[in-house]
Amino acid sequence: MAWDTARTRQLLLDAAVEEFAEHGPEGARVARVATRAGINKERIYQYFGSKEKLFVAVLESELQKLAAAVPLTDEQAADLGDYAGRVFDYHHTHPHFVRLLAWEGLLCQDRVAAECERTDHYAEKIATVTAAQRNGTLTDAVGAGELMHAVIALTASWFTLPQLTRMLMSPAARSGPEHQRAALVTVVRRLTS
Amino acid sequence: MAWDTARTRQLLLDAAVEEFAEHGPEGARVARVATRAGINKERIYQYFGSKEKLFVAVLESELQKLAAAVPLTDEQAADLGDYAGRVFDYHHTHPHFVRLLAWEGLLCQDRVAAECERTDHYAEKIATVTAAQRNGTLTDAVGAGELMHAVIALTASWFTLPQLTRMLMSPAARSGPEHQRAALVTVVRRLTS
DNA sequence: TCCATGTCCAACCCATTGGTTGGGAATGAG
DNA sequence: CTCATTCCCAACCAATGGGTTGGACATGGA
Repeated sequence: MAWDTARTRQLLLDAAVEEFAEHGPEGARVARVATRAGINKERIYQYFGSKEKLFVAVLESELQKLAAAVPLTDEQAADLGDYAGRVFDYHHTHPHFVRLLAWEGLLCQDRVAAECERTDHYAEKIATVTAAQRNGTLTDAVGAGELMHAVIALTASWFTLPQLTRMLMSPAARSGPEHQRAALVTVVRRLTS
Repeated sequence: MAWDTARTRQLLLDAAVEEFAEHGPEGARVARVATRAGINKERIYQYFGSKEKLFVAVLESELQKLAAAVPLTDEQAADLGDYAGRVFDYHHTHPHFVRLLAWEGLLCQDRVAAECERTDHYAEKIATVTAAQRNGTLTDAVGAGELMHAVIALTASWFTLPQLTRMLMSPAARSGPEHQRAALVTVVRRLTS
């Protein structure tokens, strides 16, 4: 077998994504990452340097994935409800990112990884939304930033606050993901109509 | 000085609230709780048994505080925007609870502390909202549970995802708490009108 | 063939941390 | 005064976990 350092690195990164998403930066165990990846622990330090740097790498990797997977075109900006639904679907099939984001929010009070790029990324989304607002296809009763914030908050909370969902929704036993998605889309559409 | 065991217990609990809110259940250090409280570490084990049990005590304590501090009367249910604003104010002056809630959501996937009481508590709120909906003073376009979920999610995210706020809102530099509160109230009113 | 590099393994180092223990001092009820 | 209780202090224990090291084998290019 040829040495495939890129593959080794990727295996470690994938395992780290799962580990960090599951247990958070504090609870994550370096040894467990290595075991998950089927790679020796020391490799982590060679490729990433430290647990913290590994976390940063994990976060950046997941950020790219999400940005690539759920775009927001000018036309789509007219229906943010649909956009929220697609973000929901992404989180549902890739439950790692949103948890990483939540942990980052709780732990990193000052600066976060790739803050500049991410700010730019969000600025693009906001520009798209603003354009739709000027365009008249989207309400301008609420600022574009506030709108995006609301969409992200509403979408993420289904995954980051599952205990709330359980305690709020259980009475009617209708808390399947389809229902959650529908509720999200409805709420966002109502917010933007 | 008389022995005041209730005070000692309370000092420990208060210190634990801060420690757990700041660092989370994993990052919290028992020794630091003791130091914060100015009480010896061993007392914690006498009064609470273990770190985990201390966390449960902390959570229950904060739950009671919030429930007592921000009620929702039948009349107030007509304006959920105002209610959201008051919850925001509570979180702003008592930033512990919402962080504890977020950590709980990430760590405790199955059961959480005092789940029954909390479910009941939320059921009351939902009943109030439902009454307002039947009453006609509140839209019934969205279910009561979904509405409460949205309100909580929108309110909490300002505190649990500060990095988002920074990256989304910074362009206009208008991200003071007053603005956040106003945006929240607007959004919720728009959602419920 | 030689050799730099990737990898595994296993042990190791050391700081941290949850939790315990024993001794002794303060307190206040009886 | 006596004594059970509360408390502090300091040391201690066992386990965990981040990070390192050294030795050995595989690989493939020069």
